[in-house]
Amino acid sequence: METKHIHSPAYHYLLRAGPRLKPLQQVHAYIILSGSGQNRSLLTKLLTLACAARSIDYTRRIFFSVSNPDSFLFNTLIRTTSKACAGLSASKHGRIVHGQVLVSGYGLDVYVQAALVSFYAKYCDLGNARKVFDKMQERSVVAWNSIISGYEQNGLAKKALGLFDKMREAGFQPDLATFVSVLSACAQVGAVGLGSWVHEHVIGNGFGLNVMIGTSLINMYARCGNVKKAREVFDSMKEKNVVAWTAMISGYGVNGYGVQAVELFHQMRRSQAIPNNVTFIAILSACAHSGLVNEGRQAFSSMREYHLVPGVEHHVCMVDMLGRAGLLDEAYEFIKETVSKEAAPAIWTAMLGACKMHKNFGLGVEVAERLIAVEPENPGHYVMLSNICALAGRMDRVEVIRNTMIRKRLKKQVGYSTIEIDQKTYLFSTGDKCHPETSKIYQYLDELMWQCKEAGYLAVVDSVMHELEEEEREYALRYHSEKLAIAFGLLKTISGTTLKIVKNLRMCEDCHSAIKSISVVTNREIVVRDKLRFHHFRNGSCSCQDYW
DNA sequence: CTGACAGCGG
Repeated sequence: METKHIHSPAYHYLLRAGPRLKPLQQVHAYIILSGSGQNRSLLTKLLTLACAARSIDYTRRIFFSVSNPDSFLFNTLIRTTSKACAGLSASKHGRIVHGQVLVSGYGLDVYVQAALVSFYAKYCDLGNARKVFDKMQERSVVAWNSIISGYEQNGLAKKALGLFDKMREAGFQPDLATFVSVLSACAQVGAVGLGSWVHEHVIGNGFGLNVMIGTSLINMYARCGNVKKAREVFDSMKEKNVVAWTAMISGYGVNGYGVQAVELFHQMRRSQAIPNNVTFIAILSACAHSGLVNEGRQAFSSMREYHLVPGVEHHVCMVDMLGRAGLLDEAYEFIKETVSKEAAPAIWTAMLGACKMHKNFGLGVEVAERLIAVEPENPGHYVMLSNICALAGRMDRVEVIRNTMIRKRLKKQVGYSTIEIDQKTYLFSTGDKCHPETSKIYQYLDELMWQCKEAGYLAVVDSVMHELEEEEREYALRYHSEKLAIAFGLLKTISGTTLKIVKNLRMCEDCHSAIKSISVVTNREIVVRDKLRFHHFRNGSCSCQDYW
């Protein structure tokens, strides 16, 4: 065939054309003219470049020009389509490619199926990913990894862990990639039991701690509230890159160990590793959560030493840090001076949080109204404004806000808490009555709250349910998801066991104060991870020192 | 340039 002598120059031209569409099309036309239009390596290269040019249409046109696509080309197509559409109507393009796969009879090709699974998973279409996965007659470890990581990356950690069990039941040996995803899922739901099992398994099977698994373990232990163990893993790592340092710093941060985070950050600066943007987010948020204002300011200004430009997230941390510390004016000045005039909503949201915390009604209302103007569909802003008004005793405005929310059909995010007992995870939502032992749990909780009251606990009814009477408000607070999870945990574990709860939202003030009291009455250590950070309750006080 | 499908940190 002629293809031999055209082969090498065509490649040369293709590379020169690069990812620009016009030249690419010209070279493609030339290739077709020379009779090499069906040469597979040229087609693969064309697809790659079309994808780099972000032209989904051209990607597909090249593809349909192939007379006999094989498994390899299908794979390239799926991969390039995935990159070229970069989220834009991805599931539509996915289905088109998928259709073509089925028509061509490659619907049962293991590699093609695995590629489809990861395509759908990457674009949050877990339903279709799962459908393809379930149809697979032969599954590879990689296919299992694709679906597990798909669930994990889309926040469906429990599903990911469920599939991990199924994978092992099916007799597959998980590999390092599996463990990375599984550890990430454990971190999400606080499943330290399973996480430690993975740790032992990895060591026992002689995989050794590479930097990736090590980092995943640090993250898992830290996000399960076990900072000591995280640090042990960190210290045992031979090779530490930026990611590992960052994971450890942020681990200290979310657990409220600001001083240790700063110390480690300085140690990092003296080491070979160079901090990046993410490292600075970790250290700044650690400072914010521990009230280390000066250290935070220093870290922020040291960013330029590394030629890093602070982004929205760094600004959010700074405003949060200043705001929490009560330096509202300075936070406001920071936004006006350091951040451009059009500060991102997230920055104002941090400012708003500070206004609520320090009960600054005037500024709070101003900021909230500004936020609502920019993001009228975000229920969080209305809830914040309503809470601020309630704290200021402006019940008339609370009522108006509530009605607006109802009119706009905006709902508060539903809160839930999980607790892991004997490697099983239990989920509770507010006022949950799904658990088979509901009545026992509620009865125990009532009893417990009675004991807490005797010990001096007072319900903090300030910022909730303003339309209710005092007594009803207290009742509404009593069955918050974290309280239910704690009651269940106390019933199910022997005395002395530390309880670990993971909550998807921030804890309310009442729960915070109730749990402090519960830790005394039951003489238990209770660890709650909320949306932002950890609270370690012991002997009536919390590691956050009421600073959150 | 006969190979592909999976994978960490705020």
